[in-house]
Amino acid sequence: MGEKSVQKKKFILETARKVFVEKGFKNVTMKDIVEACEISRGGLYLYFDNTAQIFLEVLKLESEETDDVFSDKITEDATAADILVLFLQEQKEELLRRQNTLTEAVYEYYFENHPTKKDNVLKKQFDSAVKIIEKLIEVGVENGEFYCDDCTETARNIMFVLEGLKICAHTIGVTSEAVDREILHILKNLGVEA
Amino acid sequence: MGEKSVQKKKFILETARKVFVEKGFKNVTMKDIVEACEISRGGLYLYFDNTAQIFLEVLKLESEETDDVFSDKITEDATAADILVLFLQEQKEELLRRQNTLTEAVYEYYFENHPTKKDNVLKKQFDSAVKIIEKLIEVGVENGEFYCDDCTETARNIMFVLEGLKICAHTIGVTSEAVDREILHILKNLGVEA
Amino acid sequence: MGEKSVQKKKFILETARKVFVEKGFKNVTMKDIVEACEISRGGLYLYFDNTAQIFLEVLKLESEETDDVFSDKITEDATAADILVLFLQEQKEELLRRQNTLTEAVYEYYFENHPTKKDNVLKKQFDSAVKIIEKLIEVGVENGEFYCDDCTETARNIMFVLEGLKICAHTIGVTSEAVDREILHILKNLGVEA
Amino acid sequence: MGEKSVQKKKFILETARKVFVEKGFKNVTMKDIVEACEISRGGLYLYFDNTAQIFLEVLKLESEETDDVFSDKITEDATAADILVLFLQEQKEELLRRQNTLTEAVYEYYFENHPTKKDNVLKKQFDSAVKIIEKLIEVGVENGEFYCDDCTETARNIMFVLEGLKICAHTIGVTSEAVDREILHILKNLGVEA
DNA sequence: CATGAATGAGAGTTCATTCAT
DNA sequence: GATGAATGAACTCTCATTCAT
Repeated sequence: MGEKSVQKKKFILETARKVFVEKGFKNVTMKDIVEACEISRGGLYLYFDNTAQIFLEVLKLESEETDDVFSDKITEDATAADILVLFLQEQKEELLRRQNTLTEAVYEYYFENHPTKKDNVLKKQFDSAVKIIEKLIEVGVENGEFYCDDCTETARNIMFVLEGLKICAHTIGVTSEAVDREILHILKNLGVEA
Repeated sequence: MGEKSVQKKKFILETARKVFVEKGFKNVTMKDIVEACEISRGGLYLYFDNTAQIFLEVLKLESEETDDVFSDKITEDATAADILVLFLQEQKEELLRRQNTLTEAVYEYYFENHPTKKDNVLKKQFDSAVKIIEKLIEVGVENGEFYCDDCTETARNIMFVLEGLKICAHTIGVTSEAVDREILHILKNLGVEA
Repeated sequence: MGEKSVQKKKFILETARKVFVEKGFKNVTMKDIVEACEISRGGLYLYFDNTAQIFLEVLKLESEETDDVFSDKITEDATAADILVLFLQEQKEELLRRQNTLTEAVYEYYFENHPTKKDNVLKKQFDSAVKIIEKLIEVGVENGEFYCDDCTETARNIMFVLEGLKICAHTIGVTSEAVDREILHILKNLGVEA
Repeated sequence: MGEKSVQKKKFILETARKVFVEKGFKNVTMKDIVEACEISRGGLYLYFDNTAQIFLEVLKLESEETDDVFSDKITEDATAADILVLFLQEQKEELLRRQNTLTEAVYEYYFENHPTKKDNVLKKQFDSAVKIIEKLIEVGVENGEFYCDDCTETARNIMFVLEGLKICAHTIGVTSEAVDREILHILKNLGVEA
């Protein structure tokens, strides 16, 4: 595949991303993507066979790009508590945003294409987030910022809370205050005074 | 609508439930339900206009029936901790079951039919679950079984963890051990020794 | 068929008339009539087999009742010109009314169920109208009110003009003034000063 | 849309025309046209959205083509009376033809899609026909061929008679002699000896 | 590579008509 | 007679997918 094709493929993925953000996964048809990209019907099939394939590649692109964002923050000079708060604030923003998010599409996709599979991007993201939080807590404990019995379990628990908030944000609705309360709860359990 | 029609309507809802369990919400067509019920194409339209309507009625039936299950347990003679553990075990079973569950369909439905609306059944269930847990914790604190600063917040936090576990069970997968760890974490935070 | 059945049949026809007035002929379904009559689906079939049959009976009822109206006017004491003008005014009103008229339904019906047939109610009405106008003109000529070479032909011509106005009223639209002009034209040709 | 598409669109319109001629407007389904054209179900939707759209385009094509026929005749060298007679004969032929005519479909269409609207093709045709006849009469009067008080009104009256004959031809039936009688009547009123 | 016309399967929906009660 | 549930045919419309150019 030539350079030009690579460009086009990327263009399709970026455009398709917007479509998935807007309509979720199951509601998106090949036609939707064709129209959003303003390419020919047959043209799309030169690059992708179906929406699932496109979606997976969108996710891959997504994770490649967002990994960078994470590391940006972590290399900054700050206490563990600062970074954790920063991280939680970021999560809050994302889950309250609701628009411009692939969340619903991701869930829909993984409902249909059940786990166990090796290439479960979502699982990797979850696990690596747990790792990061865990590390952060460990550092915090060492610095005397946090109090924590079992850093791994606490990190995992935080992630489940965040996941719970996220799914609720997309189904029953979640207020900004509700998220704040959970963040405070998390910090309190780590022995941080508000 | 006569007695017979009521029976048939219920039969359709029960059959449709199975279809939703199996295929989620968005993937289910009127035709799927027609075929599952082994009725005629036009016959279904005598009772329902579209899958969303059917789904909502399935949910209503569901919640009517599950309400009973809850109260059964609570009227038993047991300590607060016992009941809480029972509740959490039940949740565990349900979220590990993954089959025979409307969870995915419910999520899909509420992705498309966003919150804010008054008739958000899911929200009602969430809120009432929070209430129940809160009450339980309060009783437990009075009995000296639990230690807890803010019962309401803790109850809410528990529900978010459970929601997090549930969505993860349906996307990235969750092991029985992982659920147990979270249950233990919850109990530990309430000051209960394992 | 008992007295009760006769009543019901008449009720159905009167109700169906309203439906045909509102929706024309081809757009009316058995279901429409069932719903308008608020009777059972099967019930309608006890009396009629299809919409065409109902429509024909509606027309028959119609013509029986309107015959009376005609004779009412004619028995009044008035000059031929007076009666003719009266007749033309009546026609004007009807064709401008456009609502509450079976006209479109009638046309639609006869498009589908082409002429030649003996029971062409429309033809009978046309012919009898020609007869009446002819008679009127003859009387008028005898009285010296009208001048006319060929009464039969003139009567026919008047009817064609009226038919032309009617169909135009239902397709391209016709103003009150346009109708007046035609009426004046007719009268002028009969030698009547405006 | 390429040249080929233009050809196909025209082919569809020509084929659809036959269907409308045969079945009127309301009775024609997209399926009918699909089958007549021997194209695929979806194929038709590439070009048209519904039967009303197709019908309007059929009418447009029709009027474009028939305009030419008119002018052909008028450019010939002949007296006004000759041309008028020619015109009336043409009308006679058309209205007696009954087959191969869009008349019924046109009426049905305009029953449903009532006037007032600017794009009422039928009205344009009517008005332009009135203009032509009017002009013809004026010329005839100047030449001493015709006698006429009010050319505009007479032209309009002629058109209403023709419309009346046309609708009668499609409902109660009209004989060739009947049409001849009306033509003679028209000419006589213009002072032309048969 | 790219296009977009074409196909045909399949979902939604509406009704005429029947029939057990 | 009367009801209305049930059936199945018929239509509309949308897309995934192919293929000649």
